[in-house]
Amino acid sequence: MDDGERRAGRPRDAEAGKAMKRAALRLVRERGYDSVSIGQIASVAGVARQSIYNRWPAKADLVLEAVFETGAGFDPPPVGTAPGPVAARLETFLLAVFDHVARDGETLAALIAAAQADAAFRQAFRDRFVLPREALVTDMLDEARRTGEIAPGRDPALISAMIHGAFWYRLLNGLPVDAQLARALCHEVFGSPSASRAGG
Amino acid sequence: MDDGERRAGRPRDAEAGKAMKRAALRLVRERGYDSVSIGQIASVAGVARQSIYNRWPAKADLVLEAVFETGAGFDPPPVGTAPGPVAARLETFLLAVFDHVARDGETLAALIAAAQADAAFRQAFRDRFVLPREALVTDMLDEARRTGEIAPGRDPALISAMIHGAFWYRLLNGLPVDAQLARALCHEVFGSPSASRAGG
Amino acid sequence: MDDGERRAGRPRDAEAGKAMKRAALRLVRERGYDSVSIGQIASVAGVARQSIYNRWPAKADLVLEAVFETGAGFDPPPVGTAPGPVAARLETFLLAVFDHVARDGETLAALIAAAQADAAFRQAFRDRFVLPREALVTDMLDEARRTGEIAPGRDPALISAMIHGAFWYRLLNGLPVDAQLARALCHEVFGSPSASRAGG
Amino acid sequence: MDDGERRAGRPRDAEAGKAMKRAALRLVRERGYDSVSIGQIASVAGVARQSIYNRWPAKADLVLEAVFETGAGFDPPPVGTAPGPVAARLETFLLAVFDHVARDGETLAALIAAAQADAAFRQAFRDRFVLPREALVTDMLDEARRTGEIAPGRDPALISAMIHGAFWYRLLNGLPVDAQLARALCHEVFGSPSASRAGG
DNA sequence: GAATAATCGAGACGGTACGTCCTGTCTTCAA
DNA sequence: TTGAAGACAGGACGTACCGTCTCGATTATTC
Repeated sequence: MDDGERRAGRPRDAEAGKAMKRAALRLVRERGYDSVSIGQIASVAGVARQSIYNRWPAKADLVLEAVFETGAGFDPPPVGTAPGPVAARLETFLLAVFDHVARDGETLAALIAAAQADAAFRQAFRDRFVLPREALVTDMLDEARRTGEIAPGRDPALISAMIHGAFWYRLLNGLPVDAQLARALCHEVFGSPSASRAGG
Repeated sequence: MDDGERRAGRPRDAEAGKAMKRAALRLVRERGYDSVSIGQIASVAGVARQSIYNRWPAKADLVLEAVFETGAGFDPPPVGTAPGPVAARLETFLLAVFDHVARDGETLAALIAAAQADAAFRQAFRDRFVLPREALVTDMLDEARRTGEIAPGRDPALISAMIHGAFWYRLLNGLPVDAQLARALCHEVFGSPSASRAGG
Repeated sequence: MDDGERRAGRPRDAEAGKAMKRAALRLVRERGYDSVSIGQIASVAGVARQSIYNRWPAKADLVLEAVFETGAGFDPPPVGTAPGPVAARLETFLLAVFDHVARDGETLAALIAAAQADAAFRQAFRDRFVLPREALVTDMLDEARRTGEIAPGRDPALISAMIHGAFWYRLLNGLPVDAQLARALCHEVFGSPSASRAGG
Repeated sequence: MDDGERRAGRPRDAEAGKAMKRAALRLVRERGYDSVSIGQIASVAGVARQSIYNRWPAKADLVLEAVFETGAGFDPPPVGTAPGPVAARLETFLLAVFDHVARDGETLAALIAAAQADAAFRQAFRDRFVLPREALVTDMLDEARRTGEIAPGRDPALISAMIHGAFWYRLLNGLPVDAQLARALCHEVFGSPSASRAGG
């Protein structure tokens, strides 16, 4: 939000900012996104309601930031271009992501829902959550295509959408998103003996 | 909703029921799901607010019914077990589904969002919309596995989730869901056109 | 407000209406007009805030009604055309009015103040409070002119404005409005030996 | 306000002080007293909000000063002890006062209203506006009593209250305060024109 | 010259009230 | 019993002010 640039006027109280995020995350986890109001968050954070409006345009933006900063570890894991087969690295990545979902899955679903009603937030959510993860997977698949792990005719962007799509689909339908799913997705994409796709 | 059983008292006005659905669909399309309130729908339908509560437990249920009855063609297309290669039939099915999305995509996204905040509606939505479509695709893929169009080691349920997932993922992210996507999905699942033709 | 005419829909809860007026009057007397909010009145009356907005457009209108209905006796006393000299009857009337002011004078001043910021309320206040009293005094002075108690060349409407004006002027300046003032006003208007104006 | 004593620190910007008063007067005339906030005045004056609080304890005090300094001519006209009959001088005075009201009548009414909600301001308003005018009229009437223009038994202070009262009463009720009223008041106080001429 | 001190623009802060909106329930009359 | 109408309790919304405060920067007096 405020990245170092010194602006005129009284600076924002960093402590209060943390308190708001902490309160938001706690309440959302305890009661569920929709049952929490901005007033409640303000009250729990010991802060004026207006102070929240000063920083975030909507509840969704606050919660998004809270989940990503305070709910440590939700940011995309630094898989990068580690050595080893892409299949294994993808599985590691998916396992890490799905692990967080065990804790904040419902909140995540609520944020996806909130994005449907608020174009500004949808953009923020895409930039912050969707695109980084999608790019990560697409990059891995690109590499896999170069190394021959997947056939050259396949479309990394589409496969990435299918992987994340399966994740969203199960999340939004209240179905488990777990290690089993992560392995199954990798198996489907890369094939198990990898020969099953030789004909493709 | 009204299950034939004759109860005492004044019978429900069938005309009013239709008016509510019509009003709901029109308003949701014009202003977006979240900007429409039950009171507005009642007002446009020329009906008392209570009359809506008499029939549906929540706005989402009314809109779901409105979209499926009044918004003609949203029900799963009767692809069934027509002859020919599964790949082609899946593509036909996806093309049909994606075509509706051109009109009511945002409403559909809003319904998915609404399902996140209301467990009862989530169930209704699953029964009415999600499961029928998923079963349809899963059945096709099962058949394809039997006929050898896809390898026996692959998981029809998972592939179905990936297909629908990609659809949801793009829909909820505001990306186009079109014929191009339908074809690409089929190609990804069944392999290159030449290969799928070879198997057909 | 609702004078007998049966309107559609659930009728207003008469008990709640009384509770609102009682609460309003009590709070205004205890804390002063400006320190009382609509929310506080609603809370004390055990009523939803919206229920107050359902009946009165603004705090001033509620308080006006509360002062006049619940604060018994503020309505113009039925002096009418009682027998006896007008001078005595005017004094009786002023004594009665000024007596109420001892209790609700500050509230009255606050209502006059509120009328300056709200044209709609100004009109209501005029119709309900100002004009009846002014007419009453003007009528008395008219009668006095006919009976020769005051000179025929004098202007009843102007004298009425001067009498009420002196009352308002002292009220709004925080000066006592008491029996002494009532007598002095009568003496000034009618003269004590009545001869002091013979030369006029 | 700034009493000559030189204090340490940066001195107040005189230009800013004027700008605040100018802005206050303009906004109050344009939008009405109650619709103008301190923030708006500060913004229009191109000044920090705090700078207003540095100089005046409340909006009313600022506006009072603005009306009296910038709104030229509102100060009591220097009638003094000019020669001639008091009746004529009183009329001249009232004509002058009522003339200003044509321009700032609503602002004046708003200030009277504001005084009802703020005891400190009520005092300031009395000292600055009410008492000087009242003393002026009372002095004139005292003189008239000495010269025999009015009967010795009449009460100058009460008559003064009635005159100003009639003025306030009409002002606060939205009725015209004009030359016609000035003449009528003098006529009522001093008797018929012929009589006052006879005494002159 | 350095220290001190008040001002200035700017804007965050705790707090309070506002008027609007919506939900789900209820209570009336009429069909 | 339904339907139209609308009141009711409850709660959230986003906005507007208030008066206070805290910044950095500026401009004076005092040491």
